Amino acid sequence: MLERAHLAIIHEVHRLGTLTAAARTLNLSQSALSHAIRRLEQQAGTALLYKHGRRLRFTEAGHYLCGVAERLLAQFDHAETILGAFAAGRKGSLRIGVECHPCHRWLVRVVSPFLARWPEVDIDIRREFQFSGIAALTQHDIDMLITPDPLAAAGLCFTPLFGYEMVLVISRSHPLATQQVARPADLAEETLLSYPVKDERLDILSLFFTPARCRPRGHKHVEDTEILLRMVAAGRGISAIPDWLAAEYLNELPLSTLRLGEDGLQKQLYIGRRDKDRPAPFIDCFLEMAKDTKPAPLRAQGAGTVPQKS
Amino acid sequence: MLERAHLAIIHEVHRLGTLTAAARTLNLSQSALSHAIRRLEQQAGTALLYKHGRRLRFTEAGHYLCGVAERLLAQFDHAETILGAFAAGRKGSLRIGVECHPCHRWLVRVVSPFLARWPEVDIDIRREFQFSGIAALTQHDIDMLITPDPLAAAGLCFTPLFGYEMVLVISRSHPLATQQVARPADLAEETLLSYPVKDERLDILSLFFTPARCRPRGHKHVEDTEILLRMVAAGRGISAIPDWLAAEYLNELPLSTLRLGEDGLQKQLYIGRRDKDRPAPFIDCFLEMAKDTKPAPLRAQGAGTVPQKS
DNA sequence: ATATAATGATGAATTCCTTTCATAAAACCG
DNA sequence: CGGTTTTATGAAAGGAATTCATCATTATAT
Repeated sequence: MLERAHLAIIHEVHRLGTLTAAARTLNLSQSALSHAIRRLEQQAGTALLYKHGRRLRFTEAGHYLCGVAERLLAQFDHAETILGAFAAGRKGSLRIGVECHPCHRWLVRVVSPFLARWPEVDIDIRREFQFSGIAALTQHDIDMLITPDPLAAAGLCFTPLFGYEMVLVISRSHPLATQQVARPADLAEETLLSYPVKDERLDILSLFFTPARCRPRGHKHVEDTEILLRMVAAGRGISAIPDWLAAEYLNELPLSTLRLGEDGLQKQLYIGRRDKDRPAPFIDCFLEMAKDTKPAPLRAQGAGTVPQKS
Repeated sequence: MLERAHLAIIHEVHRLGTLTAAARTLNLSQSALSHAIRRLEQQAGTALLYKHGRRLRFTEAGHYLCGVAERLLAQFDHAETILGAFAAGRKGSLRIGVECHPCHRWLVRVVSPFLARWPEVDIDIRREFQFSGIAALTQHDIDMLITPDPLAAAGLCFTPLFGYEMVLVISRSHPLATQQVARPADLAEETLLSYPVKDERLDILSLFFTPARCRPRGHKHVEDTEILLRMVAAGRGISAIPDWLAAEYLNELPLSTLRLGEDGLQKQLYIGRRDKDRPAPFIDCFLEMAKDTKPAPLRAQGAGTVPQKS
């Protein structure tokens, strides 16, 4: 029987390279590991490690098991953490995945009151996913996913949070700043500044430029919203952000916003979760609080403001 | 430490409802389960089950662990299945190095049926090597090497696949097209088109031109066989390719083939592997299938065809 | 080359954890 | 209220994992 202890051994040997080192970190003797691996190999009927010089190398089966170990050990660790939280009287933990870079400011407005309301619930926010946010959700790596792209998947359900519009932000001194609407051809010579995500996940590319069969001349990635918008204000490029996020900066920075195409680039933010999850009250509560927390409304800005949606 | 055994117990108790029943399916005594759960609860610091009447019910933490168990046990089972496939030799990966550019068409004829026969074996074909194919093989970067130059090396063994002849291909309108045999001096003014490999690995240079102390006037590299032969057909140069490869194109393109020297440039293709490799059945099978897959035979072409070997 | 250090493998002995056994306690059912 | 079913528990037994001591191999330094 493959046991957690086996996985731990395999994992440490892989990480440290030698039995001896792995034995140290596991508080076991080198001999114990050697015997344990030998036993496991006999049970599995296949070699996992073989000597190469005086070190060990993994066979294919060993490498496979190594991958298994990495995944399963993480899940064991997490399970023990949660169990510890139960023991400490906390109700649990909520791991929230966010697939929407600029949502951070909105999210903190939900999280703060939630933490006050549920002092015994821990919150962890994750932005990076091995594969995708949806996969992370189905695999129990996260408990909730906030995303504008609610890909239907078995066992998941998505609840709409609020609609918003992606708007173009340009420097107020940009020639286009007097216009209300931007068209792809107008921007062919511009440099696009975006968050560092794959092109296909950038709505301004997939829904605005690509259908018009053109692209901006340049494309640079910027991690931080504040810096991104300062670069836009300085005329170093253009960007597309949610209207409510633009609204927060229109007073501070010399920016203008334009609609993307006649109808604007309308989006909707969703929150997804596994539908057969044990109904933890704080999860429902978080959902309610999220639904009730609309982003800061747009304020009228005079010329160059975001066209209000109905 | 939360172990797989704990998860199995939790899972069975949840499934069957009673300790006694779970103990039966797990081939343990009821007492063992009771003790095990007690220990786990002590370590976790929280109750997992509580008595309700004379049955057991799960606490919140217990329910959580139940979910964990369901997911992790499935993953353990799957891992053991895969490990079993490794043990039975059904599962693995075969990294094949190819040191023979035009072999690609032949190789796909071997690989396709192999993949059908061994659905759990992954195949990777590599053409570029840091140092050499032989080195890649000894260093475990690849598992098999297909090469016309079986350099003897410790720990490697080579099996002959099939013999072939390197023939000169020229445009059918070339002055030499009426001849049967080409000599180095005849080609001194030509431009040689070859795959982009080092000169010393080009047989037409090392075995045909160099011994005669002459060289073609020009030498250009072309990656793709089809393009290379179209350039030859257009009179842009000459090239040397295996007879069986030439045969495939003689109908399509206005090409003629000539023997390289009186005896022709005879070659042999080999497949090499590490001789002390753990004997995976699919490796032997690949070898057999490779041996049984001869290249497409030459068809008679009238004047200008390849001289048939005995 | 030779010595030395580092590393893994192995068999026997031991330790520690798990399991069983025997029994008690509690709960349901007629 | 017995009879039955189920879990809990302490002590004893059993067995699997660990250690110890040692050897074999390989890399590194002298």
